[in-house]
Amino acid sequence: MLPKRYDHLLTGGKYYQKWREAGFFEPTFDVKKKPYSLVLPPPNITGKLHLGHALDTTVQDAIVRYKRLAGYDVLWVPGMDHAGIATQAKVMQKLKDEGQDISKITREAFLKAAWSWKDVYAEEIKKQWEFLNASLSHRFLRFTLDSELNQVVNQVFKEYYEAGLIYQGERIINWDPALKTAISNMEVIRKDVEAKFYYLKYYLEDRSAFVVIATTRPETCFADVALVAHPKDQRYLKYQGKNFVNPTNQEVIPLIFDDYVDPSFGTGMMKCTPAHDQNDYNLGIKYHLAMPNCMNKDGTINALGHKYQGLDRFIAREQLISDLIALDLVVKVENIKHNLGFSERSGAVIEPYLSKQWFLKMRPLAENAIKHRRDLKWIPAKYEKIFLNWMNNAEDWCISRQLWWGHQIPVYYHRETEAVVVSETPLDPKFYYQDPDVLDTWFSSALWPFSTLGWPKIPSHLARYFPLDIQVSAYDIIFFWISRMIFSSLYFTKEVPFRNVFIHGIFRDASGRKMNKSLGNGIDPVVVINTYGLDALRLFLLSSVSPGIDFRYSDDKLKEANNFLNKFWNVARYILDLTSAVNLSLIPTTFSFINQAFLSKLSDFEKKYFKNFDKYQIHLSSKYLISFVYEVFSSEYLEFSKVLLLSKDEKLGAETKWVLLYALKTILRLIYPLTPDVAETIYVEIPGHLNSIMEESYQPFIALKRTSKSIKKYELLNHFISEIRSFKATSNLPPNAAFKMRVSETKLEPEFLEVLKRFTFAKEVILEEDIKEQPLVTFVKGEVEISLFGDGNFALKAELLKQLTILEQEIKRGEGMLNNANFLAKAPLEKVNLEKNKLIKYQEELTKVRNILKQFD
RNA sequence: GGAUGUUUAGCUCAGCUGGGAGAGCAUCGCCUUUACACGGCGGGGGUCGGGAGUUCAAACCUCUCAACAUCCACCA
Repeated sequence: MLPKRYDHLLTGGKYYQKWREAGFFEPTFDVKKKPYSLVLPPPNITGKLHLGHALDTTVQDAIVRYKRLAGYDVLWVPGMDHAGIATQAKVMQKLKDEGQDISKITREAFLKAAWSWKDVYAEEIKKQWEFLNASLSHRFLRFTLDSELNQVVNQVFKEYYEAGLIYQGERIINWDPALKTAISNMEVIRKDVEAKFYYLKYYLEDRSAFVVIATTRPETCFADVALVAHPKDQRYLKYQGKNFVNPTNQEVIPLIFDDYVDPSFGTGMMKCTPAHDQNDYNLGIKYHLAMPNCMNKDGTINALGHKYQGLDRFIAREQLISDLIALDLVVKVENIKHNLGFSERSGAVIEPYLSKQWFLKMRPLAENAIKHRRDLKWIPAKYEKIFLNWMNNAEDWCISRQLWWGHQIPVYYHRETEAVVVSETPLDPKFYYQDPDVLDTWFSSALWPFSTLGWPKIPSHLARYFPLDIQVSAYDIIFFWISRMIFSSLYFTKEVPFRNVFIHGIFRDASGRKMNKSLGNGIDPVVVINTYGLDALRLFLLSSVSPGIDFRYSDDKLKEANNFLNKFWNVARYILDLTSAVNLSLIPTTFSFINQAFLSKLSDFEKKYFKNFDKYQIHLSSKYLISFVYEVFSSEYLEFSKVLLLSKDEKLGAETKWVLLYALKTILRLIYPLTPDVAETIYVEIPGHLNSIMEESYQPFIALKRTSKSIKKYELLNHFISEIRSFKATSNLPPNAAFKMRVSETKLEPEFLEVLKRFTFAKEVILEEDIKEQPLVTFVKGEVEISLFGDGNFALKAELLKQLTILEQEIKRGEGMLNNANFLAKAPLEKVNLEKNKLIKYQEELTKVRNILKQFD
């Protein structure tokens, strides 16, 4: 017996362990079933649960729950990501907080601390999955640093290397001086900031004249190797062949000409510092310039800076400038808005920095991915264009990181010869030492779909579950992750990693701003779930998850979801009270037109729900379900059924109870992927239920014949009810105002008249007979006319004129279409006939209304 | 600079293959009808951003203008 009010505390979180222990979450390997597989985007072991996780996880959970009931053997691989930089920073902070001297810590000691951090957070994440009711296949749990996955990473590295796709090189990379590691350009956040533009004097060697160079980073001047001007710039051509003196270190540098320089920007002349700027580096390569580096890895100035050595880059900048001002070498200092890169992780200003790193060559991999673009479907389709655009422009990926936490690069150097050997297994440390760097976190994530399925050692798992059926993700990691999985998988398995990519938006706050830490506008899902319940949150998420569109948090919508669940709860409670004795397997042989029509509507809705779910239009399926329950199930049918149950016809009563229970069970199965806890709680109250709703399936229970005749009559009944209700409301009558009613059609079923009577509060219903008195109002629909009689002075004529106007408008519209020769000639016959039939019907109704109106003349 | 979107009721947003403009909230009116007041019934409210085109037919396809948003690449 269910309590009167839905309360999420009654349902939330009650079944997870039970379901899990019963093995419902694990794949069955049942060859009679079609496999269906996906991987959870592995959360970082740094992390706190946020609404984005709730969304992403819920979408996947709804899909897998749906697919299981639809008869698939489902594998949903859970996992966690070591999240190199992020975790290392947090573990270091923790050690620091514990009073340890970070500068003295050894790699081994650090890794020990990091692994115990991982153990703690792994448990935390598992709790979060339970909290979100994520029906993951726990037996497949993986961690990106597992030794099996490390083997895969080493193998992949070696194969790439041997194919010439991984190479080592001195390049300008994005250097994070706080974390002392290279990062990829995607991990650089660009922001416009206030900066200063310093105009410095570079004198000719003979000090007869000077040119002015503007720079935002004067501290890099210690590494200047040339000045550059545009080859057609008349201002500077006269200095061709001359040398200039670097004001910061008095070194003599040449002037060169290259059309890279924009004469209209700044002073039209720039300094070339190849080790500290990408474009300068390009020039350095082109003109074979030296590439001195004036900065240490922690962002302090090195020996090239002479007296500034050891100072932080920003302090050195200030001191240098004040010294140069004292020497009259600064023309002016200008305030400008400048676009600067910051590290996504540490927030430090990124230093473009010449450094030896490992790179993955993107061109061939990208082209391969572009070639196979038809093998996977993006939902929504626009992301395919975005993906292709990125692939077309992808630059080589810097994959090495100067960190400890991650997959150490499987490259060994000979201690004497420095010969480079790539090896999947460690080499004898007597002769070799391993590259100390680790790989970018995303390098191992890129292999996730096939590495977690046992590639290359468990071909049976791969054969059955790979490629995955779907990958669900927010759009913000398309380039970090989705793209990289695609090209990695195509290279190593010759297949796309997944057939479908479902891209959803990100969460915004109620006023549309992105949620982030510094704004403090984040919303804690734990609070939301404790307030409204997980199932209300899920229903809100799933009915709003329009592919690719951002979410706006809304308390109103959560309340709405909660109200819906209360509604459904009460529908269920009412039906369960009535139907404890019903045996669903005893199917009635015939049905009243109301039951018949309702069953048809139910089946139409079910088809629509499946069709949209199969296309991953989950929000449409959810919305259809909500409106079916509100409008058709509870508002119409449930109310009609009350009349049927009052009938003295026992068969009709029994049949109606059967339909009520059948409908409840059908809807429970459909709502289950959306709100599993509520569904299970109600399900186990159903007579003849199985152990769990998870043992149910979407196999059709009965074969229904669609009867358009029943549906028409049902709609006719509905039409009159709402016409009469509307008449009362607009005539300022209370809804329960009672009238005598005349119905012109004598062949209507008794239940038609009973329902009509109850819902219009008619005192009595008279069939056909002449009634001398003038009706208050008459309604016409198809063959049937209904008139109300009683006291009062209501504007029948006005009511009829209103109907007349509507009919005339409809007829005008129909005639307009049908008098159009082009429409008749070119529109499909089906559409033309439809319009013809409607026109005839409206014309008949018009005649009737006109006849009634004649009585007033 | 390159790319991709968005613009529909007061607000937040649906709208599938081109075939009579929808929901929730808000608003107004009525109703304690025994599943539910976290409820029921009824109403008002829209030039589908502007313009042009294709089509028998356009919120939907094409072009164009405008505003807004996101991503990528960015000048010393």
